[in-house]
Amino acid sequence: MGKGEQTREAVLEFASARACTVGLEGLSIGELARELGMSKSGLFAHFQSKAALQVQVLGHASDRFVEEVIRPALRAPRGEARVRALFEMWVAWFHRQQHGCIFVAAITELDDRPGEARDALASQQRDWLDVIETVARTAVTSGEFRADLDTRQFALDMYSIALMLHLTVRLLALPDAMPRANAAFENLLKGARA
Amino acid sequence: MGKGEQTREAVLEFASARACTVGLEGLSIGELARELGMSKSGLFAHFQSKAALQVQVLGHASDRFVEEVIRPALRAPRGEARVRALFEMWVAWFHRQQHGCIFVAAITELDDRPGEARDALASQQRDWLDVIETVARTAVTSGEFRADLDTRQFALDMYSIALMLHLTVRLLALPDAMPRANAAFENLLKGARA
DNA sequence: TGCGTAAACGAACGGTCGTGCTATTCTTCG
DNA sequence: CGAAGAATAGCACGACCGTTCGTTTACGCA
Repeated sequence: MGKGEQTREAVLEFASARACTVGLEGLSIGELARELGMSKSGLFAHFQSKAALQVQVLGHASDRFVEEVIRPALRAPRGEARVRALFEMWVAWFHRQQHGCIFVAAITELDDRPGEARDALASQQRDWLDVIETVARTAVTSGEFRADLDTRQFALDMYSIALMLHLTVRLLALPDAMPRANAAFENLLKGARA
Repeated sequence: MGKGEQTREAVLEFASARACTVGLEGLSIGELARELGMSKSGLFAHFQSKAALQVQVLGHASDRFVEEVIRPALRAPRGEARVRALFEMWVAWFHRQQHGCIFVAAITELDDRPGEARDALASQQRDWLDVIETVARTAVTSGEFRADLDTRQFALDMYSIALMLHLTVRLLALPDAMPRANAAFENLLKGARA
């Protein structure tokens, strides 16, 4: 990895963390440069526009997400165990983020702003729902989940829990946020079992 | 209502709609003034800072929400009917908003930005959850819901459905978003019944 | 070691931002 | 109708925005 690629990665790493707080639109090239100890123009040269930076931030975060959530979860045995791993890996990822999940933050920021960034996010979110659904299906074929389970609905329900966890932990700071999320998840599993 | 109060209301009305797209931070006094056909300083004089404007936008939206969602729902008969009315009124409110629900949008924007706006939002969200919980309790005392129902969990689960609806409709534009939300809600009710 | 290129820099651009002032216009009420 | 006061306009400010340009530094390879 050349020098350029290296700093580009560092910028994306920092920017994706920063975006959790200030949003993708709230990212400022000048501030990023200041925080990273480089010049505005030097940083800007790696991307050709702020819009491109935003798209690449989402792409970078997406790669991370696959690496840290999806891939580890897929190593769990097929069936309910893998569904559970997916949920737990997401929760672990969520708690590892100092300032919340960038995707959850971006959902409401971009849902009304057409553009490449929005398209990238929507695609990522569709993929995520597909992964949940596919993993749920392994539990159906393994016989642990009902044969007539609506796996699409299951994926949406499971993701709902993650969204609620985000709200209860980050904005409301409810002390029982995590137990509540776990209870909802266990209830979801109960309803899905054969 | 004097002239001042009148234009202040008009500004808040427009700004709260605009905030759904660009966020509370994305609101610009200059742009608001331009769109409303008045001068920047004239508009600014009604609020004494942008932060105050943001807080008042949330307050304005909060009043609207009480008027258009909570109050009508409370007119439904106690019990499951009222729970259902609450959900339906929220869905109707959501669909009436051209650019999404400002509260859902603000959740992820403000959850990492301490300040009066964040406090106001958190308070509004706590109230909303309390309303759901209280209404669910009327269904418990009426005997329609299980006596041992965890109404707090019910409130969180019900709100989760709203959050998911926001995602599926606004970002993903899933054609079956509404049926999915309804299915989740009916399932929630089924699990709550005596 | 030296050369070619990639990477970072510094300065500047036109704009827009939020926020003060002061002056002017409009409302309201005696 | 006319005066007091509220509401709005006009203008200026310093700061920061994304972006461009020409220059300088640093790296990678012959």
